[in-house]
Amino acid sequence: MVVVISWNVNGFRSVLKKGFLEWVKSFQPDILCLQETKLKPQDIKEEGIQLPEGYLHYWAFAKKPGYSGTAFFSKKEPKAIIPVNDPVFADEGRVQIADFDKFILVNSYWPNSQDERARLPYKLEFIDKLLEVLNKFVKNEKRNVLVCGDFNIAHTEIDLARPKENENHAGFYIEEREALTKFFNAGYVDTFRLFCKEGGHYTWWSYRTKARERNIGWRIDYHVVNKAFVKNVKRSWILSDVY
DNA sequence: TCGCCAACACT
DNA sequence: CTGCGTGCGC
DNA sequence: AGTGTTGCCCAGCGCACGCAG
Repeated sequence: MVVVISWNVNGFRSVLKKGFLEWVKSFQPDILCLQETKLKPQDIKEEGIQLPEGYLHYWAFAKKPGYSGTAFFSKKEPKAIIPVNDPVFADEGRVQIADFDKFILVNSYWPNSQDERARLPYKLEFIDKLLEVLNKFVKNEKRNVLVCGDFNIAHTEIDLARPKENENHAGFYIEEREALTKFFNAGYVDTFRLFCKEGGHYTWWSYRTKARERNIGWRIDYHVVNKAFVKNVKRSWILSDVY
């Protein structure tokens, strides 16, 4: 059994101050995928950043300092790290791909569409290209894939507490929701929904008005596998006591 | 983003 | 070197 | 009169950077 965790940390330095290492030590995931690390390459090199014991670590950085970025920690060494060169993925350190033999891991931080749909075209291009990459693995090479991360999209009305009020807000624009539908229809399965059909389960809450306490949130983080791999998924859940 | 409110449409 | 104000992104 | 929709506006955090001391 392999436990894969996905976590948008909103600043790796920040979570280090909030007990991140202690949490990893007690929870012991096999693979831990992070998004929004907000680190620069020299932060790692210069040994100023503490890392969890017993894990190998892999990083992707945005060109812009203090912005975006992904990382994953793994107890076992992947068979290969697959290079991610397309600027759509690489310029902002949004995608990492690793071959774990039993499956291909894709750690991803999908773009925010922003107000007025400013980055929606970029996001739609990102999704299209990600789908191409996945199809290459799944259809051409007959591999299994696990795509996890912060998709910055609530898919349907039950995936956020205030669907009507947010129809014209980033994360719930109809275009991005439809893009995610297309993604799922292409043969990729939202594993959380295999186990839970009810609304009210969220992965992100606004800082405003103590939204988390009242569970006024959005489900924008996902673990997705190709259809053939579904039979290997034992569980998919949200760690609602992690902050 | 959320919550509140004002303006408005519909019945 | 440290702390603070400002700006940006979410 | 009651219901629902739309528009408006609003918090707080993390990090970079420039500057003061």
